[in-house]
Amino acid sequence: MVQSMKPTHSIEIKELLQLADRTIKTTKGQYLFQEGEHAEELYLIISGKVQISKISKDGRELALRICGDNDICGELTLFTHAPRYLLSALILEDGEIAAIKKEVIEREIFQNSALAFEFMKWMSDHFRKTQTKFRDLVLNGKKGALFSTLIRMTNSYGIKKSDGILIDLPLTNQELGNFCGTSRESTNRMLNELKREGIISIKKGKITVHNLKFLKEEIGCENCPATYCSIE
Amino acid sequence: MVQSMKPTHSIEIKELLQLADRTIKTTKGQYLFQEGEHAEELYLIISGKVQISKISKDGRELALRICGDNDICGELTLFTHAPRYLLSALILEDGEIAAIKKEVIEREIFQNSALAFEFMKWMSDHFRKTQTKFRDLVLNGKKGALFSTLIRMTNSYGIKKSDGILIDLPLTNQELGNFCGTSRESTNRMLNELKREGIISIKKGKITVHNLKFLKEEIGCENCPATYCSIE
DNA sequence: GATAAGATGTGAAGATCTTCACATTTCAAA
DNA sequence: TTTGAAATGTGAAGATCTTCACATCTTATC
Repeated sequence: MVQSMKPTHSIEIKELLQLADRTIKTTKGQYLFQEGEHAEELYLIISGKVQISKISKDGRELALRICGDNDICGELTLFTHAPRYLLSALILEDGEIAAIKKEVIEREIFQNSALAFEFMKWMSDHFRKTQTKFRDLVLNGKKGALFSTLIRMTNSYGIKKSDGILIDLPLTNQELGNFCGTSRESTNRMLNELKREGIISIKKGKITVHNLKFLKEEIGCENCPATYCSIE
Repeated sequence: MVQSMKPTHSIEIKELLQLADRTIKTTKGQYLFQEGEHAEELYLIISGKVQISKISKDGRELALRICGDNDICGELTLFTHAPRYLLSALILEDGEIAAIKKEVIEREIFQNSALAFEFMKWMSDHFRKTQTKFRDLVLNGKKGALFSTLIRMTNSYGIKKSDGILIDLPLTNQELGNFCGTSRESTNRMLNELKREGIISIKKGKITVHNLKFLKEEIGCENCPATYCSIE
């Protein structure tokens, strides 16, 4: 039996879709938006995958999350008078994305209290996710960063298998390292150590976590609900 | 001339105060709430100072922000069904704090669209602050963490002087280190290096920043508005 | 299946930070 | 003014990560 562990969202997607100004066909490798650009739209992903990241001055990349179907991105530009994107959004998989004008969604939120409420709930969850993620990165060193990332990925893209949880996302060591603020080499060494200990295994670029409990214990994870512990 | 650089808030404080269930006289050293406790209230600080932090399993403390007059804390428990505090709130200075029941403020937000809008704006700003802070911590090493913290403190508690900006907050090396995820000794060494280079000076436990530009350039700060770059 | 490009694996050197240990300084209360 | 207690300052050892260099493995493509 194959079962996705991804939690469902609370925002009424169809309601948001009605506000869309246009939909965009996106192609792998394209940027949906890049940091510094003037921000006028919010995006709702209909299909495909988008990676949100911050590029540092010296060219290193800190990946923050990967958005999939029904996720929202570009949200950090709402309600602000300095409307520039702080992050970049790279298309990982071809798909279709709805664009909603900032003014339109702000006006609608103002008028529609149910939508406002749902949106606040979403922001609140999203905030918790980000905060707990960074907490792991800062408090538990690079190992903590990797373990935290793996745990989140099992929540977002994990598929239950008989011998563990398969993270159904092809990732190179470099890409995984970008999520942890870690070099490719360090990521590789840490992954190999986990392999040797039987905690994980890797086949065709996809990781299976055999001992999630170990990862959680190492970083003092409180077993929070998956809603607050994922990478999207 | 002495001028505070602290930005004003947009939420209508008086409106929130009317919702308060009770007010609490707080004493230095007390905890307003501690992580893991059942969360039923949101707090509005009338006077005094409150430090929000996360305690790691091995006893280290990661300080996230210091709230002063008119700041809100406990906000991460709204709109959630797992209502436990994720962080602890330690009273740094005696004061008075208004407590608002979670249900009351949720109901009011649902009914009052202007309040909802203001609250969303607050959440959005707050999110940006947190995200940019952590970005600095993760991307720029311990030095970046310290520089970022100092910059934020000038925005939150800075007073313009003829020779620079005085951070009007008594802080030990340990306390400052807690904001950066850094040991007391490392913090001390980095501060002394900055002193030697004339970037800062310290008198009676309070830091004056003489060369803010240097700190900003070192971490690739985009000179964002103070609203998004502060420690409260 | 040959080949080249990309990804992975790994030793060694060096940078960065922490930890431990202890000396010195500062500060508030007796 | 004395006197602890807390805070600061600093060397040295060790842990952790990065960087560089290069070998090996994998995969897509002709």
